[in-house]
Amino acid sequence: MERRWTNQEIAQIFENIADMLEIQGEIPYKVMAYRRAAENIAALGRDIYDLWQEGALRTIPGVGEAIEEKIDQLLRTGRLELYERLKSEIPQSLLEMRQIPDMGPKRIKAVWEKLGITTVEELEEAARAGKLRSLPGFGAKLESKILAGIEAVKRRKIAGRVPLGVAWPLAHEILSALREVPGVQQLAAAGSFRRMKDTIGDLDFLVAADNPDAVMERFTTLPIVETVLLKGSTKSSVRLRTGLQADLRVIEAARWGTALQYFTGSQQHNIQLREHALKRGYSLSEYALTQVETEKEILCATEEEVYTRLGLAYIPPELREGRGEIEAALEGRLPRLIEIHDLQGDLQVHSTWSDGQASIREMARAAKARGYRYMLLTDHSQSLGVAKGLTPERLWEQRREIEAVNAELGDGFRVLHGAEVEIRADGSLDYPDEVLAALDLVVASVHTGLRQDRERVTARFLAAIRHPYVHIIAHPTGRLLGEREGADADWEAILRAAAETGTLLEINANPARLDLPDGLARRALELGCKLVISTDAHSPGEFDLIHFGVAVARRAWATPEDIANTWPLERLLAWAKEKPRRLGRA
DNA sequence: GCCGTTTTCGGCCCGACTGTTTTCAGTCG
Repeated sequence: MERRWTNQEIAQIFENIADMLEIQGEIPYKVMAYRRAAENIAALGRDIYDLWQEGALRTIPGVGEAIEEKIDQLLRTGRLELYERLKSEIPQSLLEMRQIPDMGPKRIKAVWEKLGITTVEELEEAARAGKLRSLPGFGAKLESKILAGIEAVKRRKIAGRVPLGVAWPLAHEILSALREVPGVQQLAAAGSFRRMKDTIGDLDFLVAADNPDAVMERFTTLPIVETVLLKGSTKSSVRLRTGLQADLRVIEAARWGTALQYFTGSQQHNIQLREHALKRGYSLSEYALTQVETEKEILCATEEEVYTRLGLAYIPPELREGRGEIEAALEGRLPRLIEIHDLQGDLQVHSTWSDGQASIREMARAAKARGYRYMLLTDHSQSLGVAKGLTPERLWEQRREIEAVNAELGDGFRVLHGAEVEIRADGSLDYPDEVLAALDLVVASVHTGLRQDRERVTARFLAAIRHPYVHIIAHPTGRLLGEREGADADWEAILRAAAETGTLLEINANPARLDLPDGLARRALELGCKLVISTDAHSPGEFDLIHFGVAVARRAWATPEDIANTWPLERLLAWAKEKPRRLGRA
């Protein structure tokens, strides 16, 4: 084996192959096939090497005989002939042009073949010199749009995907502004935002109104809008000052259901749903369900009606990723997804004893006010100096304060004494066993050395998981969205060990983390793991972040039973006490 | 290139907007 590829790298290779085939004018369906395979490999909850060794590559949707052979070749030899050939035929600098709005494969091919342009710089030069307009289909207006697009890319005014937590306040600002427009009947943010994907490519808004023009006018003149990309009577697009693109569609209220369904996506889900509709004799668009034979339109005012008419159970937005949800809805085996009110407590909470901003009392009152029955206090252990980690002596002092707060808050709510304990570089823990044994629940996490090699990182996690007094592994991959990749580790082995030992894996709800990622969380559930959803709150306001974590769990198809902090306190503590015995068996 | 309660071959979701065009191609989602 030449080297080890990540799923992301392999997905990128197939994405590049799709781009290059497209520039060569290959048939769109073949290009689409490579894109679909790339997308599914990127979203896979499993290491592609494991599937390869099991001979199970074909279980990835969109991977058939030909693409399986190519993955095999790449993993076996470290090279892919098709990829090497395409790279020798097509200048790689052409692929960078895809970032420029309005520059698709046909236009890239045209400037390359007819003008010999291979780089963005040459394209800019030609546009300035007015040479592009000589090409068929190009004109002066397009030329200046391309120039503006190059400028925007250069000044990094075009954002890539942004974390959900960054998109959140922007979306709500726009929703509030549109809500004020007279005549607006219904209003929603759709797209990947509504599906609560961890990162958002653009914002999609849908409005039902009788006066589209007034809505469009308001949308395109919002103060946070930088450029109006297009403006029509039913559809407008703008680029926000942050670089994020936002689209708005206006429709009549009677068609709200089909429209909201369509604009929520995902594209894969929509394609599959439309194929399913055709099998049942309907053509589905954002405007209506149309009976193919009679061409009779059936308007759906709600999404529920769309799914019902197609013989399906209602599919919640978080599941609409084209990953088996339509079959499950057809067979009536969609999970009863966890909801925020199922939760009985928060299992990672900090106070001023370490790096939190509020006292134990303030945090506990806020947790109780939310309707929780318990809260696990998890200040940092001693070695995490930057976070004022506690020595065992300080930990025992802290216990007295916890007891006082518990006495004060009375029955029906309990602060549990825990800690967020460092998993050190050698896999050992930052408190001796007798300290850990005296805590109600122990949360363990890695904050340093995430870049260690795969074997060492994996061994650290396995050591913590097999420790008799570790109950929860916090923010397992350590990723920070848009800033830092998660640790490279053998997740399949880690998830299996967690399942065997009953060690709970955290979904950290902080929108900068969302860790476990949804793909890994879903795999964890398939392997029989139990999870928890925690905010990692450092102030009372941060308890509100819990809904982001619930969304990740829903995207992982989690039911309340799968999430240990929906359980009554007695059951949770009993589960933890069982661990040494489970280790004996494992 | 993928895929199968009409198929192992012949299909493959559906539409808006713009610019360059006199009916449509390209891009985007």
